[in-house]
Amino acid sequence: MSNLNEQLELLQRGCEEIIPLQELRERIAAGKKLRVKVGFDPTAPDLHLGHTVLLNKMRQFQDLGHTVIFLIGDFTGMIGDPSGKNATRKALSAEDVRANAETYKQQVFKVLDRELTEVRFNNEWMEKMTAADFARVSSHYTVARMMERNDFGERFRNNKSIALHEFLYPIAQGYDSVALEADVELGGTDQKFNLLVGRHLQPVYGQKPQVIMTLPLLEGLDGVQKMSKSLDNYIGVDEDADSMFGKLMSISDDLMWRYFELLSARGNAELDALRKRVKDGDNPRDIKFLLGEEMVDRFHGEGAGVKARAAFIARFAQGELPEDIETATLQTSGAGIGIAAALTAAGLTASNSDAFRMLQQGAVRLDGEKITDRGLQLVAGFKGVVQVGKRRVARVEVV
RNA sequence: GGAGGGGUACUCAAGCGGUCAACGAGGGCAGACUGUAAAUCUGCUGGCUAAGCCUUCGCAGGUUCGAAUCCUGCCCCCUCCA
Repeated sequence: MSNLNEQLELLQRGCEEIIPLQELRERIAAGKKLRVKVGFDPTAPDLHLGHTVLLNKMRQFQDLGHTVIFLIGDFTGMIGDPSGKNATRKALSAEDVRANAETYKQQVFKVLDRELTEVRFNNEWMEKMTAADFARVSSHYTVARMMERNDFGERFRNNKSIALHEFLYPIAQGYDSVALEADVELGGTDQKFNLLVGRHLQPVYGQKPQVIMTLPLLEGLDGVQKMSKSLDNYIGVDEDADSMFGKLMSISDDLMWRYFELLSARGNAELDALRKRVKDGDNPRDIKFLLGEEMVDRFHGEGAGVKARAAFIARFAQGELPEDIETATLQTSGAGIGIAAALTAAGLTASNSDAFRMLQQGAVRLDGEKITDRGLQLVAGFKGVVQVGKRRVARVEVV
């Protein structure tokens, strides 16, 4: 294993804050196998690259021989995350949580080492707590400290409602650290407060306070807002190789470095070398290829990255059609089917009106030929490849 | 409990009796340029059996030749006072 400083350097990379760094150093220096806790909400089992920033950091701990606890917050999930003010969460059934947990495992172990991961549910200890127990835990935290939390304070000042149960969420999360005897807890920067609660509660129970490490929220494809499903600027870990590669290629050159830093397993020295290459005139696109390949390899297996790159070059640099195009078979009863109706039926446009717009804008190609005639009829027996824009393609057959 | 403000298309936000399928901005899509980049420029952005027609401005009624705009009732959100 590498020396202390190298280990720390690796763990520090990409981190927003480590509180306190000195304690992390001491614990690692002591040679202890650390218990690293990370909590996940059971409601969103579809992971995207943004989530993997955290997973990568967990993996680094594992590579250094530490134990990672993948905590599924089935209990806290029922309380509802305070940050989602109006979004009243519906309570998940036990089966839902089970199913979500399975999905998690499938996706998570593409990054984490199964052997070194302890999967836990916080209901395990939370459901045994009585109201009195919980009241006792709560007594160790004050309202004033709760109000220190940004969103609570702000909402209070702005006369927005704060339901009492929302205060329970950080307490419960903090207590998880006690129950698990965590040495370190990782989370996004938005979790800082909750992580600190754990650090505060542990000494009350005679434990050493956990070190907390916060990681930035990864920007989405737009480079501005955080990656999230609802903003549709994400890359899912389950996405097929070609679209994963394609989306990575579409990010801006600036954003590429951010992705390298937070997602790549490449060492700091290697990243510096890549930066230098671009500075010395290499096409940034070629460096971006490396990022795309690495990610596709990670989630689709060794070798998938090279294939995805080849497919990408063939399709976009050389204008070839992708390998597997969906075939849409359209029925016609009479003379044929109008081009607009055909586009819509094939799922290439949202409606006939949309199709007419696309035709008008010169976005439609039939076997590579641009067409603009909105009156065009596809007669029975027609077969051809129809494209709308650069990304939408289908093979159409009229019968 | 009292007083006031507001609900308009994916989002924000104009409109306050006809010229409104509804200004503008953002987002999205498409075209040009490229490295499917980014930035920039241009166009489009309710539906349809498409020079016409139909449905849409919280919900339900009403007034009117004509309503997103006026009236009535209902629902929801917000602010201030108690």
